[in-house]
Amino acid sequence: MPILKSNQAADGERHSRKQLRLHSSIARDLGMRIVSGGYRPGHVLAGEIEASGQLKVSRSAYREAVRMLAAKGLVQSRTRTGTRVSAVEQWHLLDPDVLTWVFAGEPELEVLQGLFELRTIIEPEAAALAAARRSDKNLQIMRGALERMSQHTLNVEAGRIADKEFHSELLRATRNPFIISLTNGVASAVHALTEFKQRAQALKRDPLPEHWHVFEAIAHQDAQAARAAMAELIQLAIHDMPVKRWPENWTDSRLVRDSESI
Amino acid sequence: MPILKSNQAADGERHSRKQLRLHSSIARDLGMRIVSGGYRPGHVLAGEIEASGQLKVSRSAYREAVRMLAAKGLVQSRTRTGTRVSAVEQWHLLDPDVLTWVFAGEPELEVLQGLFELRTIIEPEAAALAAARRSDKNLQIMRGALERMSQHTLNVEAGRIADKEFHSELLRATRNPFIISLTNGVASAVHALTEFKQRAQALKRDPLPEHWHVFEAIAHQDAQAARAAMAELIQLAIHDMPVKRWPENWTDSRLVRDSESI
DNA sequence: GGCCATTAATTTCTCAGACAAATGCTATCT
DNA sequence: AGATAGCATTTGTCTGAGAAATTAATGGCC
Repeated sequence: MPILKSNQAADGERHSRKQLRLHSSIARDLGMRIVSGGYRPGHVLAGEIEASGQLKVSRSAYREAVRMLAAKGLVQSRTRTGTRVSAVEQWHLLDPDVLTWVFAGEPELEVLQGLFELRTIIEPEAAALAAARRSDKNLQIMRGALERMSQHTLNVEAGRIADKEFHSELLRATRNPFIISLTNGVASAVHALTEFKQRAQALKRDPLPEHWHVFEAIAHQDAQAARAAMAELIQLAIHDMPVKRWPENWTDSRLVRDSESI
Repeated sequence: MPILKSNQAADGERHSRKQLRLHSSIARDLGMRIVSGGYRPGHVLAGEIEASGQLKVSRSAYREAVRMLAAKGLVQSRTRTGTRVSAVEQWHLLDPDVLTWVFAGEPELEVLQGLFELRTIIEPEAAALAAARRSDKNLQIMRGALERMSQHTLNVEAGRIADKEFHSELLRATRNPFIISLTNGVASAVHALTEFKQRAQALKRDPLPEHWHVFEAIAHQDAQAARAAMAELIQLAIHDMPVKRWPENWTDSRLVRDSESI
């Protein structure tokens, strides 16, 4: 039996798009399997020997993958017990990779709602902070992103990247490290989401005017206007999602927000 | 020369409190060194051979530690270039471990401000959502936590844990997976912070009344009252921090919030 | 002299196999 | 029946050797 290690030929489907390292691609595969419900919380993964054997990789590569997933709160390893999938509450859902994996497939309605709810809470306030603290450089980058966005439109990858850049730079302008840290994660999610939206149906409406409203308010350092414009932008994004009916308690949360402008 | 691997005796200070695995304690040490500014962004770590040699651990243990840090966005590894500390914007600051490491030392004023700003944005809205969606079980757990909190007070570890449980259960009651995911991280940070506060000076004031106000509002499903009570609670927490002077733009952010109640 | 291809060197990456440590389980003894 | 000691299983750690990737250097060619 020859010891030929024809990795390239043997695995048919691994690391589909980017040239990830072996451990990263294993982590990605396992991670997606977990967040998509393939491996439920509480499920015990196959032992290191068996699992690495099935994947035809070394134990070390597999172990490094598991260690990455553990660092993201998806699994937990113990001697003798094995490696088991953690409860959902333990998952680091705001981790950029996890978020990407969650929105790589068809995201569930509840999850979709949860993300928009978070954005509804954070991004208007972030826009207000950005209006108060933005530098001219922030403004310049945001303008450039919007201009490229209007050139390409959201139907093209380049346009979606420009959209992502706009939101990233906006959050960066808040000068709050924690809010900035949300950037990467939420940005990837929104990016994947826009792709999903586009996949389901061509965009109904051009979201550019609202983006410019936000930009103008931040340019004029008008915090209140920036908050209102961003809230409007997100509401429209929610409305444009190809979703038939939002859950019943969704309207509650909007009611909650509306009541604050009394 | 005997090959005795007297790990226990050799390393004087590693895994100080909990019995972490070797790779986890290495990750913790390196991670704390990074977030505390010992290794600046852009700094290239020593090669695997040298680094593992200095720490007197195997390459695999060291590699697994680095892989964990990479999963948290703190470092990035490339062949030939080596492993280098990522830019701060890449750090997953909301990762529970990272947050713990950040607040393990004396946190910088800006970071402190950033965390409170995030809490000011999220937790009042979370309280409002919790008021709308809480179950009786949520309520029961929160009441229990508050009762234990009043028994022990925040000067004792048990009291701080109860405080953490209260906030965790509150966020859990929002039924929003992403907000819940923030729980673990922010909770650890607040926990470490309360310790820090307590270390610097005995608590000025008993924060229990505000906690009960929040609880009552949520119990009565009064979203608006819950939001207001939680905002008040956080403002008082900020005020009780042993900080001489908050940065100049901090008042701006409060001004921003005040303007919304017009 | 400048540009391009080729080679070399360095660092992480992957593999293999062995032993150590931790811990749940079981059988045995009281 | 309960405690205790041994056993088995799983992850954890160590060692050493190549493989792959990527930057730097080198030399040939125009």
